[in-house]
Amino acid sequence: MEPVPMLLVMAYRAMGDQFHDRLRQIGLEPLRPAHGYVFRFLKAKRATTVDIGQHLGVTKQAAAKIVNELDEWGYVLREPHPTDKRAQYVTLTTKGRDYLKFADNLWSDLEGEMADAIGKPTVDAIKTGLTAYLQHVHGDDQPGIRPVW
Amino acid sequence: MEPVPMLLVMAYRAMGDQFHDRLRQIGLEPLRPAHGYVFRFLKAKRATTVDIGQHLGVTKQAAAKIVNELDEWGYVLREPHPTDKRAQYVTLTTKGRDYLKFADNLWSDLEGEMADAIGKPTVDAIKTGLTAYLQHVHGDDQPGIRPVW
DNA sequence: GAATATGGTCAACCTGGTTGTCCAGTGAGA
DNA sequence: TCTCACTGGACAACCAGGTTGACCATATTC
Repeated sequence: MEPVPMLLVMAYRAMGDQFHDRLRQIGLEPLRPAHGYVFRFLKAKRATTVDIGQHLGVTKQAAAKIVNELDEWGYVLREPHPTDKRAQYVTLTTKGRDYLKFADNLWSDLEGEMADAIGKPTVDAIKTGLTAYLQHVHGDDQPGIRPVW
Repeated sequence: MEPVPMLLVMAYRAMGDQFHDRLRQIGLEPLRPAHGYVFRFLKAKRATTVDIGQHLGVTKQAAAKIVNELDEWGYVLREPHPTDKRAQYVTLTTKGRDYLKFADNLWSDLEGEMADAIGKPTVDAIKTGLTAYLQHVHGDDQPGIRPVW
């Protein structure tokens, strides 16, 4: 049998491909995983571009490019920081929140199909198992989310 | 809880980071995951650069660059194809096979540590579950191994 | 034997990141 | 309160790992 990380990345890729295919069918901008992670992050907390870069595991300059794209496409906007005149909060627009809602539904559909294929208990075991492993390795600080190739 | 693909990619990254750290400690060339996949592929079957590109999910030109690196570093060599004068088989050198052996040991160490952390039955469930899922999605043709970001 | 397809290579280019630099604003300590 | 180290954001140059396109020599198909 394949080594574990190989299985992980192949399954990630398989799910991601299906997700992307269905997104494309409804004709959205060419959003990449990184964009999705930004949405998810912004929903959870107020954040600046620097925060986003840290979360994605890239430099603030790279994060700025991504934020610019999302801005052009109307998914986020920047508003002044209430106390720090240098900083700007990046916030989701309605379009951004709608996307996120749609994506969440899609993910849970795909997870449902996975459960149909291999059984819900197995899916649950995978989720709790990997969560526990990440907790074991990273403790409470955030694990890397950017795959390396 | 995080969506499944997020867990998959975080766990992939976590294991990969540990693998890479330990590799670096013993001072090997900057081998990336793609190189490892090539070794694994070459062990399984005789292959040309074109075959490798197909396996990795990249163009033959990109595959050629990778093969060139591995050649310079002494992990592979090219030998003439017995019947097709255009083609060359890429084959592992002793150094390549040694690396692969070392890497396999390291992976199984890491998998053992994972089992210590979350229990061997859980690890087994993850492996068989993901394998079954991939079988479900891809049937018998090879799933993509290159993560998208 | 001619037309088409394929392995390998060279070259130009694209994209998503990096490093380096700078400025304006922040905030802690003397 | 002044000074000085630090930080958010932007601009520019560069890099790495891919892509597309073209080409040649050999294979294959008819």
